Amino acid sequence: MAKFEYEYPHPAVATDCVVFGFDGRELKVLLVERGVDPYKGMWAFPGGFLRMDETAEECARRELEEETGLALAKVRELGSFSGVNRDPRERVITIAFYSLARHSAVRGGDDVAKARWWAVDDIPQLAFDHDYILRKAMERIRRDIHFEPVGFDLLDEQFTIAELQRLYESILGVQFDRRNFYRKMLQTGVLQEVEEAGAPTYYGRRKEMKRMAIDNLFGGPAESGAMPPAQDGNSDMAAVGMRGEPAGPERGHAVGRKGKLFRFNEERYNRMKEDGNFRLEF
Amino acid sequence: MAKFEYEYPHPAVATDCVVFGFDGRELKVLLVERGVDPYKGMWAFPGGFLRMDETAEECARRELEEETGLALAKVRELGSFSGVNRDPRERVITIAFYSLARHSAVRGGDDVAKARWWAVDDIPQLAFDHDYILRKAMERIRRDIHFEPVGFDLLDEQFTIAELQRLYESILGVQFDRRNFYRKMLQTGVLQEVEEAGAPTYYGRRKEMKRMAIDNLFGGPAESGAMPPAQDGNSDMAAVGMRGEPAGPERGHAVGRKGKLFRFNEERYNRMKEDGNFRLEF
DNA sequence: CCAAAAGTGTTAGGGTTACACCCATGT
DNA sequence: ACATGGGTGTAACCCTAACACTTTTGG
Repeated sequence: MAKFEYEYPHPAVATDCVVFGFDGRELKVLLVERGVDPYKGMWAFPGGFLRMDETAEECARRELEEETGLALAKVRELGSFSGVNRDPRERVITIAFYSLARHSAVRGGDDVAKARWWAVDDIPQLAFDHDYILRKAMERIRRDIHFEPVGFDLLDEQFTIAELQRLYESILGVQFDRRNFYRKMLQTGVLQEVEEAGAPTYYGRRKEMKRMAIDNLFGGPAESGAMPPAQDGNSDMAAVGMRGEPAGPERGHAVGRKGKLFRFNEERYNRMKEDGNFRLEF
Repeated sequence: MAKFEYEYPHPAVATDCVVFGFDGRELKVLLVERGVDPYKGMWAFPGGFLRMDETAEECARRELEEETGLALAKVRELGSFSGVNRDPRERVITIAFYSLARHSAVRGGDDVAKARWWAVDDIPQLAFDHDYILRKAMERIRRDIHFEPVGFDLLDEQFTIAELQRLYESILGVQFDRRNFYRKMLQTGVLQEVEEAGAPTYYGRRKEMKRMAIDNLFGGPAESGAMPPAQDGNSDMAAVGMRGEPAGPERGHAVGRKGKLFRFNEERYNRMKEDGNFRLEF
């Protein structure tokens, strides 16, 4: 061994990815159980060492897919963590990213035994300095959600305003007036009501989506996370699989009036972002 | 050579520091001219390679002081830059920081011939990918100035609202109504009017400060940047040295009524930040 | 005294908040 | 029918934008 030589000492460089998810009730984070030392048996963020032919972001994406099967469109840089003794093996600095996922389709990987979602309020003991990284990631998503359409990446492609409100409330830890939230969200101009001509009621469509999602999750081939990044929006449907009870009533929606379905209008958001400034004051 | 060996390839890790300054008219950035290859003779941000016993932030601070003599209290992480070919020597990833300085007291350093301020609107050709890093830093300061008391670090310890307004206008590239800006800033509650009992008029005090500043800049001993991070606020007075004309009229203030002097109340800001939320909507 | 800049008032309008009220749906 | 949740209306309130006016300072 010892094949790579340098005139001056070099730290190792790794990336870690904090992936948030939402099951309709509370914010979750994706962790993998470490299968090797150090910290074997403890939980950690998916991540790994930087290769010499990839950028940090590419590394984060690659490791995430290798360890969890998730292929995410967007990852955002959270920051670097360079404590001198954060890894017992050697000096390792990590560049952390965070991302938002609609669904989970995880599979085993190289040096992890398994991956699963954990509620952010009930996190197990984490390896390395990952508890600190998680705190930073939480602070970051709480800040970003005010100015960027972060929330929409966590919901199905189609969603009701009430679902969106539950998401905001669980991320920010506050309660909003249902009616004011409704209007305010619509006034942002980035939501588009779903109403295809000749289609069945949106409730009916929702059932349809649900079936597709379950088919995808349990009947799909083994190429799991290798699917291309959302081409037409329908590939996101597997997201439903992450919801509360897989066998429960549609959307956990047993009683009351059904909410209109909306989708995030990305084009309009981009235009608004360029023109003036997009704000989501809450 | 080749004394350090690893089983897997390691990139080199460096830090760079984008230091902004303000001369009362326009936003400036501190650059050093490279004295060695690669990019010898071109301008770059102060920075250098990470040592094995320091964090990235410590490295950024150390390199900044070595190359420019500046010892800054706060540096904020801007992000990492990990393009595969951004350095012709070997694979180098850099962690960039940005900071805000009241004054300059630069001296020559190891591998730089000189350091000086450049107006952000008139930047020379930069080494490496530093033009890209600068764009990111500009975006960042424009965003941060809305929510964090970024601006105050760029002004003298005591300043008028008009000076503060000029700063905001040159960073954001917009114009504010003088009167509304005045009230809005005061309403934030983080400004404290300067009024020491028995002191001469603030105009008189200002002259006094000016003299101290010039003494500091040109008569000071050689320990330059090694001064401890602002103990009592008065050590910041050298900031005046960065203003437009060293021999001009006081604060370039030839006519009109003198503005009240304020200082940033950091304690109150920290309380407000913890309690609720601090906003600077502009 | 005059010009220029600082500080104070005032008003119209937009946005937010806190509700009341009606509509749709499943039991 | 009734309970539950979704969608719309409205009035008080706060904040902001725009601009008139007074005060201070140097020439």
